[in-house]
Amino acid sequence: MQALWVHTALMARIDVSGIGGFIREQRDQAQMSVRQLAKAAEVSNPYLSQVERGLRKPSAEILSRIAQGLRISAETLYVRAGILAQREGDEVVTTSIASDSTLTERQRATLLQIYAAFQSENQAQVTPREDEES
Amino acid sequence: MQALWVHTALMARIDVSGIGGFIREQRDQAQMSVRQLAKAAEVSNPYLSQVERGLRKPSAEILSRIAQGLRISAETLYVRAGILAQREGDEVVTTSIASDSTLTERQRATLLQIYAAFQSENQAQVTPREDEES
DNA sequence: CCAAAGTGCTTGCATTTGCAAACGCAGGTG
DNA sequence: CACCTGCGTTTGCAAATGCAAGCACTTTGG
Repeated sequence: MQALWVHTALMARIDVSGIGGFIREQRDQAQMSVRQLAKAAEVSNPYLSQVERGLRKPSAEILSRIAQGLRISAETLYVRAGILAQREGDEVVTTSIASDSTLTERQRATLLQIYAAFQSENQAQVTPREDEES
Repeated sequence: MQALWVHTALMARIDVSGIGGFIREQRDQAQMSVRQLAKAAEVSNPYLSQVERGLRKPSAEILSRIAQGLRISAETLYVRAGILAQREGDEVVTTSIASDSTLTERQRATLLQIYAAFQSENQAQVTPREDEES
């Protein structure tokens, strides 16, 4: 059985097996053993093993530790776990700019304006693919 | 029992009482009772009460449900909980721009350039206005 | 040939989460 | 007065997290 979404009235449910597979994937890719990652993440190796196979539903703290051990952002892992919603790319940019306290109000507005301009500019072209033009 | 911030070699530790106070703050501001928020978040009201007073350390799932009930972003709550590291404002902006696939390479560079210009512009004036609740 | 060290996994167990069922207290309403 | 409805909280208790200890297997190598 695959990554089952329990899907009650609520939409925030942790995708247990999905996150496990993703972690194992990342660990394999990094050529680490279970024990190695466990040590780096400061989690016990049996527990990490169980998490990877979807037998356990790790807490937020454990998840962030594993993320650190894997050197990936906790947000990435949380999105995979279904804990954080996957935000659209533009949403990330606009909210991050909007909440950047190091900018003045004018600067924020300017940046957002430019960004919006770029967005609509690209909207005009059909954008058949997200190709990397040189 | 207090707001202990364990701070081992790892930096990711959950600030129990801090998150509780923040939740209660948000709930009061929204003029909701414990039971109302509990129902909206699909969490039991006694448990929510305990979380707010820092007696319990809610899991990631519960936290995201509460965030939904409060209509605030889960990320905000997670940052408050110390689960997600508070990224520096500029870091968020630059990385989000850099990874925005809806932009062309030129547009990305332009935005980052403008942003950097703003940053150094503000660097001149000293403004360490870091207001924390005191 | 068999110790030593590596891999991942299973098994018990202390600790914790999270909830249902209460409790004590206010404020209306009949 | 009793009766209800809502508030936040306390109290057990089932269920889950997360770990230490140990298992079975493979590889190294003296």
